[in-house]
Amino acid sequence: MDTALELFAEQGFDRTSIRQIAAKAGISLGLLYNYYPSKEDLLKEILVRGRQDILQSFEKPEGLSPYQYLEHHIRTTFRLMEQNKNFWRLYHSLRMQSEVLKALEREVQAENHLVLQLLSQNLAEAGSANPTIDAVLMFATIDGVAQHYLILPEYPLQEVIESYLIQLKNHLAT
Amino acid sequence: MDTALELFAEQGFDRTSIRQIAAKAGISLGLLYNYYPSKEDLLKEILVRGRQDILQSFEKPEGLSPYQYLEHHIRTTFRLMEQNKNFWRLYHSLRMQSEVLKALEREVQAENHLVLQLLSQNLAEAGSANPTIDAVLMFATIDGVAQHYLILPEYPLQEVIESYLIQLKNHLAT
Amino acid sequence: MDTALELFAEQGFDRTSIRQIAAKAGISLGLLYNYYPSKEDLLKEILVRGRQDILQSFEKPEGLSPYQYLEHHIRTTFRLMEQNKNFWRLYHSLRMQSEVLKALEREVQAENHLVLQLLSQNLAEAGSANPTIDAVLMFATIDGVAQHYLILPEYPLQEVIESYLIQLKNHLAT
Amino acid sequence: MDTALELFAEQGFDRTSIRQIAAKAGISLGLLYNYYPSKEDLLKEILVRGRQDILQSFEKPEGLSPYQYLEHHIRTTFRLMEQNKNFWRLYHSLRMQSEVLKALEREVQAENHLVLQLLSQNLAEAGSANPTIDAVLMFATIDGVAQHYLILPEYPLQEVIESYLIQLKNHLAT
DNA sequence: AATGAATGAGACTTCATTCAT
DNA sequence: TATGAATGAAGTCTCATTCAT
Repeated sequence: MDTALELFAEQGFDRTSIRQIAAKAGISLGLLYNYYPSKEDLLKEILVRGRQDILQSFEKPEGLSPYQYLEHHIRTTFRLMEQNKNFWRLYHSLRMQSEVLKALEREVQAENHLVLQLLSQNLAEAGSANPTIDAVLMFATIDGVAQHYLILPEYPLQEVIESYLIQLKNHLAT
Repeated sequence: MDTALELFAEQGFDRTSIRQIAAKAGISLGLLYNYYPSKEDLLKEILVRGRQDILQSFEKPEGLSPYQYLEHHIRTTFRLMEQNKNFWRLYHSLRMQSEVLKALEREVQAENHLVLQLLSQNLAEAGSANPTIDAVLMFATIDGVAQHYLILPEYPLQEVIESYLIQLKNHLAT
Repeated sequence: MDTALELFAEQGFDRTSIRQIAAKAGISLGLLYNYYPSKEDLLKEILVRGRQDILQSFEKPEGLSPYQYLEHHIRTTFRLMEQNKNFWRLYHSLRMQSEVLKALEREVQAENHLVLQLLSQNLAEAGSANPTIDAVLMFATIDGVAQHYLILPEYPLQEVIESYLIQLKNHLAT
Repeated sequence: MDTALELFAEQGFDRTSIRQIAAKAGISLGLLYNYYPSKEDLLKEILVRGRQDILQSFEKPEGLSPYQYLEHHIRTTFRLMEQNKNFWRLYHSLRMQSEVLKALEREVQAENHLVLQLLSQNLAEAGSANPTIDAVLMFATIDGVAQHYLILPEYPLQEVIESYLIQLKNHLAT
C-alpha cells in the first residue's frame, strides 16, 4: 500500500501498473489481489486512509482564541501534509478528474463543507466583515500554498506560512 | 483539438482514448493521425496553444500604479481562465505528474519565474515589506482560487477576487 | 517504378509503404494509384519487367562451341545482373516466401526449366558424364555466386567467375 | 518458438502476425509476450538458436586429410540443414533485408569469415593454386545448392553433393 | 492528369485480472 | 498464504486504398 502510494504519486494512477507495484513491493501479483480486489479498490483504500488525517486538523485544543484556532488549523494542516506528501500529491493529481475520485465524492464534499464552516465561524468570531467569502479565500490560499509546496523543490513553506499569518492578523484587526 | 481538450480535461489524458476523440470530433481514427503524429503530440500542441494566453496576462497597460497593475494582472488572469476553463483543468490535472508535462517543463519554469518576478517587483514598489515571500504567497493564492473555481460548481469567483483585492490593498497600506 | 524497385530492394516489400514510394518519386499518392491498381500489382510489374533480362542470357551467338556457349551464358548472366542489382536483390528477397511470388510462379518455373535444359544440353555436348546433375549444380553455383555478390560489399566477382570457368573447363576435359 | 519459426519460414517475418503465431501455438496472445518481449526479440532468439548449429559444422574430427575435412564440412552442413530446414529458409529470406538482420550482423560476418578461413586453409593444404578465391567460390556453391534445395521440391541433393565432391577432388588433383 | 484528405481494418503491445498449484 | 502463468480486451498507431475536387 505504501509502495502503491509512492508510485501513484510519482507516476500517476493510470500510468502505474499493478505489476509494477507488486514488483516494487517485493510480493507476487496474486498476493496483491488477495489483499485488494482491484486496482481501484487499492486506490480507494489509500485515499480513505490518507484522508483520515484531515480530521486531526479539525481538533480544537481548549482555550484558543478564534485567531489562534485558525493559526492552529493552518499549522496542523501543513504539518500533516509534510508527513504525508505522497498522499497529497496523489490527491491533487486526481482532483481534476471527477471519475476516479467519484467514489469519495461525498466524503470530500462533506469535509470541504466542514472546513469552510470551521473557517468562516472562526473568522466571524475573529471579526471578519465577510466571513463566508473570507473562508472561501482562505481555503483556496491554503490549498494553493500546499500545492506549490508539493510541486516545487525548495519551497519556502515556513516563511510563506508566517507571512500569511501576519497578513491574516492584520486583516482581522482592520 | 478542441474535442481532445474537452475530453482530456473531463476524463484525464490517460483515460481518454484516441478513438474516443475521433468519434466525438466526428472524424476517423486515421485522420487524427494525419494531423497529429501521436497522442502525446496532440497533448503537447494543446498545451503550447493554451499557454500562450499567459503572456497576455503580463501585458502592462500604460499609467498604472503598482497596485493597479497587480489588480490588472489578477483580473486578466481570471478572465482568461474563464474563457479557457478546459485548458486550465487539463493543465492542473497534469501538473503533479512530472513525466507528461516534462516536454514543457522549461517553459513552465520560465513562466513561473516571470510571474514571481512581476509580482514581487510590483509588490515592492507598492510598499510590501517582504516582496519576495509576498509574491510567492500571492501566486499560490491565485492558483488556489483558480483551482477551486475550476473544480467546484457555483464558485463565487468574483466575490473572492474582490475580497482578495481589498485584503491586498489593506496589506500594502499597512 | 524505379523508385519502388529501389525501396523494395533496400527495405523489403513489406517494410516499404506506398506513401514512401510516392514521396521519394515526387508524385502524389493518388497518381501512383492511377498507374498501378495496387501495391501487389506494382510489385508484379516490376518483377515482370525485371525478368525480361533473363531471356537475353539465353541468346546463342553463332559459331560458339558448347563450352563457349556456357561461358557466354555465365558472363551474360552476371553482366545483366550488374546492370540491375536492385531487381535481383528484390527477387532473391522474395524467393523464399512463396505467397508473394506466386503470381509469377509459372513463369519462374518455366525459366528455371529452360536454364537447366540449356545447361545440361551444352554440358552433354561438351562431354559431361552426368549432364543433368552437373546442370543442377552449375545453376546453383551461379545462383550462389550471384547472391553473395549482391549481398557482400567488395565481392571479387570477376576473379570468382574466372576461377569457376577454369574449373569448369578442367572438369569437362577430364 | 517452433511455431513462430514455421510461420516465419513459410510466410515471411513481416507477413506473419503475432496473433497467428499465438493461435497456431495454441496459446493466448498475452502469454507470448510473457516469453518474448517483442516480435523482433522472438525473431532474434530464433536466429540465435538456429545459428548455433553452424559451430558444429566447424568441428574437425581427428585424422582427416584436408580434402576429407572439406568433404566432412560439406556433408555436415547439409545434414544439419536438412534437420532445420525452416530455420534456413527463414535465414535466407531475411538475408537481403539488412535492417532485420542487423542485430546479428556482427556474428554473421564473423561466421562467414570463419568459414572462408577454414575453407581456404584446407584448400591450400589440399593443393589449390588459388585457395582464397576457391574458398569464396566454394562457399557460394554450398550456399547456392542449399538455397535451391530449400526452395525446390524434390531436389536431388545427394546426387548434387556427390557430383560436387567428385569435381572438387578432380580440381584439387590437377 | 493530379492531389491528398479521409477511411477503417489490422498490427503490435500492455495490463488488470483470474486461477491452478 | 503465496505464486506467476495465462487470458483477452483495449490501447496506440500504420497503412493500403478510395474519392471528391
